[in-house]
Amino acid sequence: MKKVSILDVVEKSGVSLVTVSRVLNNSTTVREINRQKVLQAMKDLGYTPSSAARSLARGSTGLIGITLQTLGDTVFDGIIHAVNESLEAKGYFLALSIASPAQMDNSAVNHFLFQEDRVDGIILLSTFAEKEYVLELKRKKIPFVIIDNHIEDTKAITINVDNFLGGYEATKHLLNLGHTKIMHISGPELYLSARDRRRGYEQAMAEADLAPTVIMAEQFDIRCGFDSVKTCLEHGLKPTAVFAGEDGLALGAMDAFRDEGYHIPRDISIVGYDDQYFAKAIHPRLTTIRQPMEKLGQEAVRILLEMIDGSSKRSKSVCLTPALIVRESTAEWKEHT
Amino acid sequence: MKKVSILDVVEKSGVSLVTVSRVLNNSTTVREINRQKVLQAMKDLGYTPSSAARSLARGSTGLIGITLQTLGDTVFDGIIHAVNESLEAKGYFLALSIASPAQMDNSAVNHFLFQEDRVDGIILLSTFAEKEYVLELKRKKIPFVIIDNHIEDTKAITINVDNFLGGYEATKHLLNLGHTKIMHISGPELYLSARDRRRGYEQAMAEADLAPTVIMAEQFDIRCGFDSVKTCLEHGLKPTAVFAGEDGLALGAMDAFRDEGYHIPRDISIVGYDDQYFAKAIHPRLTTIRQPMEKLGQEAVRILLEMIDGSSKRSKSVCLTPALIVRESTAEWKEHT
DNA sequence: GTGAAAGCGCTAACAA
DNA sequence: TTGTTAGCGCTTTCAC
Repeated sequence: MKKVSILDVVEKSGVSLVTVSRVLNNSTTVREINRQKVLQAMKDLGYTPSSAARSLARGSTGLIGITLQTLGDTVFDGIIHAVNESLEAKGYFLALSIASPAQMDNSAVNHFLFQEDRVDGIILLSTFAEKEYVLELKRKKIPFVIIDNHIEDTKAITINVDNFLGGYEATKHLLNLGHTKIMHISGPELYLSARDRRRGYEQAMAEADLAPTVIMAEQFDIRCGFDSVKTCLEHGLKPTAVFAGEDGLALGAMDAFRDEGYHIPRDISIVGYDDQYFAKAIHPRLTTIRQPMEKLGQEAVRILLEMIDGSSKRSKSVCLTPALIVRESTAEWKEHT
Repeated sequence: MKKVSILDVVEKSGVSLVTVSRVLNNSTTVREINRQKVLQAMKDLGYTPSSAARSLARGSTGLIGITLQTLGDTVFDGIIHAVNESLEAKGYFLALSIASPAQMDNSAVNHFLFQEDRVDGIILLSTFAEKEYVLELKRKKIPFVIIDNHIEDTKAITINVDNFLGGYEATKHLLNLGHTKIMHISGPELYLSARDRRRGYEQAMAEADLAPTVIMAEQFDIRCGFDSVKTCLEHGLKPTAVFAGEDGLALGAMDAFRDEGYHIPRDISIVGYDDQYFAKAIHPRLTTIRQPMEKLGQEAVRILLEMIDGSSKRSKSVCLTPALIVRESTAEWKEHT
């Protein structure tokens, strides 16, 4: 009933400890007969190597950590799955770690991934404790990259999507449909992505010689989208199109307009952002900006592993391109009564 | 630039290795002066203990693993946060691991949490590879519990919510409002929870001497909810109320009814399940069944830790009670033209 | 191809 | 209170 160790395998198989270790590590310098003997012994004994011992002996864990706060986001979900698969292909495992809101304060210190040498590298996914994390990770000399950073010029490697371009394209799409009264619902200032998307909107409007109208939502969520539209209508604003900084906001906005008797997209066009899972499930289907989640994850892994094995001395940050997905919530603007 | 180890601390602080170790483990048998000396030396050196060495030496990792497939679910999100907090309070860390759809097949074998002795215990969160996992975990003698199991009588400790009761209560609520033509949209057979919710519905209907009408959705999602209602209406079914087995289904159903000119809740009442984050954000706000996510997480941790430290020989499965949340999507039934 | 020996960094008896 | 002495289970030179 006690834990079976490599020594038991040695005994059972009749070869030396070193040979067993070699089999474990797929070394080619083991005679086939011996390999079989060892494999058989392992099987019989139900042997599994001790990861602690291996990590200790070779100085690395084969684990990559990723930190996140929310689980309820299609984009993060997609990124994480991509990371997981890329990592697997490289022989690494992924350990996620959620930062509770409560941890927000002393987060960096309490984080198990950072605590000790539990992982070989870390991916920071859109964290707000970015500054502390970066400091702590640099101090501990743990290789890391950041996906979706929020600090303007972090001194770290980042993997991002061009949110400025996304905002620009979204607005441009509306402009091309003949809209001129285009309102933007922007997410919290805290998000660099929100700020960039807004800049993109403003740029597109400026280029069209149109005055921007932006409403600041307190959160990236449905309720805020709803409230934003309601207050805007109360104030007499009559946009013919809305570019929402996130799909949740867009969904809330749609709800609100419908509540006021608007038909989408006849009376109002709506563009969201992120292509959340519900975007193509609701009615009308939401036109939105999609982030290349797979690519984001893959790039993060590629760069991080480069940093770990030191193959590339000077890794560079990456900025990817988003894509406009046109669905049914936007239409050409036709004046009507 | 080389890794600083406990030996460096020993040298710098002037005390013995064991004393340093004692400080590390908060042993009370260390003179305050020495403790300070050690602490100072650690700080100066920027020392952090090696988790691999610690795990190896004491035979446990202080890590608990949890497996999941989706990140986009409010209930799972809530459970995981609760688990994380409970664990933290007990000095454990939580490592999440997602099973890619691709892993579905040979999942148990490829799972890093199971692979070696990486964790002290595992929580299986609503997995479909339940059978394989259970087998593998038992073979490896890794303590584990299952939250939201899908196999009728798993030979394992489970923490669940009474889905039968939830379905019953949801239906009862509609019945109490005077509805008699109550349709149920059920989730995939694969889910034990879906089957139980349906049984609850059927029971309630039977008690009211009403014939049940159930539509099977292929997925717990918005699109399926939409399609279910559309086909049901095409077939001439005219329910006055719908109990959807999940909020996504409910949302899709609402969309479809609205699309057909129904007003909610005047013409049709809708009850969902799970109290997803959007349930109280959409319009009208969705009446639904809420699962005690915090309690689920806490209980899972409590039982798992009991199993690990062996304090309780015979842990028992737990079944918790869901709660009906009445909001605006349901109303008393009044005949009208 | 194979094996003996020397760690990896820490904890846990056991004495002192 | 503190230190000595063994390991924990595996990988990795370096000879054979």
